Amino acid sequence: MPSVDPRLRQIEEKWQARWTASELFKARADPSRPKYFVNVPYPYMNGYLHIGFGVTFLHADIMARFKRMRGHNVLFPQAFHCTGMPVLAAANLVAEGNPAQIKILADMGIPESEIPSFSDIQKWTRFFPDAARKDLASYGASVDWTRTFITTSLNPAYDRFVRWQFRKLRERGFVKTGKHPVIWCPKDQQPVADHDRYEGEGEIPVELTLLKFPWRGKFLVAATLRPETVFGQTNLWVDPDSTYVVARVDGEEWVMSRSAMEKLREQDRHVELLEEVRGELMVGGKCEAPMIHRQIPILPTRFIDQTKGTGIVTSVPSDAPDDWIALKTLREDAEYAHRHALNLDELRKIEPTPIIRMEGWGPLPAIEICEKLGIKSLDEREKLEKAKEDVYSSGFYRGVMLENCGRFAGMHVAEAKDEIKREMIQAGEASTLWEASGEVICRCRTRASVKVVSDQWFLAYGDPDWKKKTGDALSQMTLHPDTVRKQFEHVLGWLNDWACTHHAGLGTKLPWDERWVIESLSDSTIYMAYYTIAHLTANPALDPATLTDEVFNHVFLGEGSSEEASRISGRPVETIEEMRREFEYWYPFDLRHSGKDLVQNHMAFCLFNHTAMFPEKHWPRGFGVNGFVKIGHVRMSKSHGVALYLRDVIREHGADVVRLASAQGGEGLDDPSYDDEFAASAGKKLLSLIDYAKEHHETRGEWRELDAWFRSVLHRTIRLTAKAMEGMWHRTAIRLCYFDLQRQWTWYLKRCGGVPNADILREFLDVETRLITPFVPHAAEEIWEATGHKGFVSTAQYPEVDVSAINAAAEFAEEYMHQLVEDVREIIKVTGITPRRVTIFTAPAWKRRVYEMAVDISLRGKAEMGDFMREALQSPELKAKSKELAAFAQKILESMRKMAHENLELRRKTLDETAMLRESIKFLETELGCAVVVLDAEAPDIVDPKKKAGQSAPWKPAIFVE
RNA sequence: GCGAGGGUAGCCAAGCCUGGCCAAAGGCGAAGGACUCAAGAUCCUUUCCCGAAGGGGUUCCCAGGUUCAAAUCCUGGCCCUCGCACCA
Repeated sequence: MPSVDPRLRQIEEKWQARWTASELFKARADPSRPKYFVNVPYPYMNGYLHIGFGVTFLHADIMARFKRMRGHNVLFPQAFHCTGMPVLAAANLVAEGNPAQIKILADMGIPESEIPSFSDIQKWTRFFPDAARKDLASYGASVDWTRTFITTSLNPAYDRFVRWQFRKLRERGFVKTGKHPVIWCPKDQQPVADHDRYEGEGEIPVELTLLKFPWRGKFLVAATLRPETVFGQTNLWVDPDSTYVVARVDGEEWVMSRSAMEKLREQDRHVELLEEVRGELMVGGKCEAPMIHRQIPILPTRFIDQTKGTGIVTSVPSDAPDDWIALKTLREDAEYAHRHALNLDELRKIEPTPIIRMEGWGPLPAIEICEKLGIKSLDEREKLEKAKEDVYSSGFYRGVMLENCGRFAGMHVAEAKDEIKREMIQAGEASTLWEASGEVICRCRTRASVKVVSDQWFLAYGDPDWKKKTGDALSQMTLHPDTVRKQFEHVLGWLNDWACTHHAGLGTKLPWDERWVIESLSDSTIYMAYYTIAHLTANPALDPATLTDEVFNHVFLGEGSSEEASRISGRPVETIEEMRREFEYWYPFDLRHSGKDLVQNHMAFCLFNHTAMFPEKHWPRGFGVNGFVKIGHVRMSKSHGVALYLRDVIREHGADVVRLASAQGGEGLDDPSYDDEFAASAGKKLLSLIDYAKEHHETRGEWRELDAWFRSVLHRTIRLTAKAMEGMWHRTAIRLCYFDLQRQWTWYLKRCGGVPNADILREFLDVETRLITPFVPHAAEEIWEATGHKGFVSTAQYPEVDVSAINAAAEFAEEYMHQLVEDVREIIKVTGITPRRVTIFTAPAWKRRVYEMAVDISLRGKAEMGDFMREALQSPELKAKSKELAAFAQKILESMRKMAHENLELRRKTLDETAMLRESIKFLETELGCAVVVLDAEAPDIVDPKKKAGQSAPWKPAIFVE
């Protein structure tokens, strides 16, 4: 891996040191200046910063730098996030000596001897924020570090802020309590979080439907994930060799497995064991199936797993591979049937009923998939699992209920599923049972189940009034890019109550019930407000305990007086007033920028909670979103092993280059790609710009048309770049002010024989430096200093557009010159001639006359050949040329038909083509490497053996190469 | 399936809203040349096909349609990416 050019590194370190020394980015309220407050979600501190965060952060930094140059007092703070499970889990893993976790740390370059210290949570919360801060500083971040902080109760001031916020939310009715299923260890009597599991990471509670089959005054209870398949029930399965229980559940007598009864106990049901019953006893009987109300036989099978569901299964052989194979086995096993006193003829009458139609499948998908996979026996568990998975997911997403499904016929399965379940529950034919989506074993080696806790706290995002208010807030916001608006609107509608407390993890305890810890996303919704006062809360001379609710109420909500808040809290009145001033000045934030993955949770929560906590004038003004970073063409992810640490890429290429490559990778909602090859080549280009600015150049004082052209380009570039910057179209801006402008400069130099006008050179360097500052601030500072400026370009004024410099005619003329060179080259290429001389024939006076007339007539409206000729023939001069006139006019009018109005206008301007060519002969000769002659096509004595001169037209001269 | 965003030359990507000098910007890669003892760097040129004259042909996921004119507008397909939660 090539390392960054030492000169670039040196430049970066030099300017970073100077920025720090001069506290350039420290921001304090200053009512005499307009403010701009920008921030990004704090990154999570379980490792070094990734390039993905780097990209998101960069867009905010670019905006901060741009606004600073536009005269704003800019606040760009940055804190670090430690709340939640990951840090805790990682520290625990280190303590246990977990090899994978130790490898992760070792791969980060942390010395082996230091790794054991990471078993302490506080090591993480100090080490990584420190590292992140250094990484960002070396990235050229224009952050006010006086306001940095970490989250969780490890930061008592922030902790008090979160507590205040939750008390307020509760007081205002935005927090509510309710039932919630959690994976639960019956031995430990507590929830089993992912990292506390011996087995079953990622498994979640799922709700099964319990179907109730009336049988001898009791109910046989079967569990299913597919209530919509009740229309295809043919029989019921029980395990004859198992013992079931009869229990009174909420007043009814249910027959089920013992484990099912125990699960129900944890789930807020009233359960009482009555007696045991052998499965064998049920076999051979009949019971009434729910929904379809038909008598179906109770049959024996051995495929039932007593730990899952209820130990009783309803049979839908059309759509459940297990059921089909079980049925088939039973029909073929006369001995088994006989043993259970079953009538084989009766069994053979049982036929699967098609109930769901799905594209790509026949009417009986279970049978189809079993045949396809060659499943013959219930012992082929793996194949059966796959078969089930296939049928289930196809059915769920693409299935439609058939005509025999009553009022659900024609409904999509995804929709029918819930409706059917609801209807059966209402009719008393069904109930529900929570179960883990897969087996979960607690660390204590106990099998976990699902418990429904009844005191779970929620943020009431499902509340219609709150949604409405949040929608209003959204409609007033600026979004970058605006295309995310639809997504936001959709998310606001879809969000439901959010479980905002946990039993484990780092964070702030729920103020009114300290058994709970506030969940990580929930405590991070309005902390942008905290940034405005963070530097004041961090004062070590003041006890954080003086940050009472009265203080926050006054500072953030303007309630009460500062004196009163001071008296109650014991916090000096001046600091309270200063906090209030900072908040009032900076809030709301103008832009919060993040990756698009946060739209549907964090960004939406942020908006919700702002409307709950603050008056309308303090609601967020703008959100920005970018895509997921790809490394080359591969999406970055830890599991794929393609993840880059910000520090590493900076070390490799240098901060400015990484910034350029990151901002250049993509804009809008596209996933930006970080292109290493681009980064590798970008440093050279940047250095050569610095060198160019530092060198002395031969200049001239004389003013040429060409200089007007370049000024036009320069000022148009300023205008377009500034517009792109405002809309956060950063890649577009880089293209305009960096790549395009420098290319134009190269052309300009070629055109004036390498000797630029002195004023133009100065203006170019001056404007270019300021335009690129937000992207490559270190290089820009270096150039700024080298070109004799005092102070920092980081705080210089953004270039202003001189509208009078923008000159479309000059740019048209230059384009013409460019086109001419291209044309000659094309001819040389096609003919293979090595040119000794190029003759350029300009159009004769009469053609120019025709051309002008054609422009006029085209500008007026549809240019008809007839009208044109009538007009042209009135001129005696043209009448004399009538033969050539018609052909020429035809061609000209044709070409003009496709031109936009402004293009036509330009052609009407009286630019002197011949004079331009004559002035440019030297340039053309260097460019083409041979002699160049410019002649009037109808001048006497021309040398034109190939009869090319006749092709000449205005702005399209004839060319003869020899 | 639902919601959102996409499909443009070897790759990345602009253009699409507001149809017309669009064979379609720019970057990367590649090829040739200049410079150099040489390499690197830099600069120049080329990079859909055909062409000994600036031209012609076929293109912007596919199939239709609207229009004098479609990468751009409309209809219908196909394909890709992300999200679908109580987790950062």
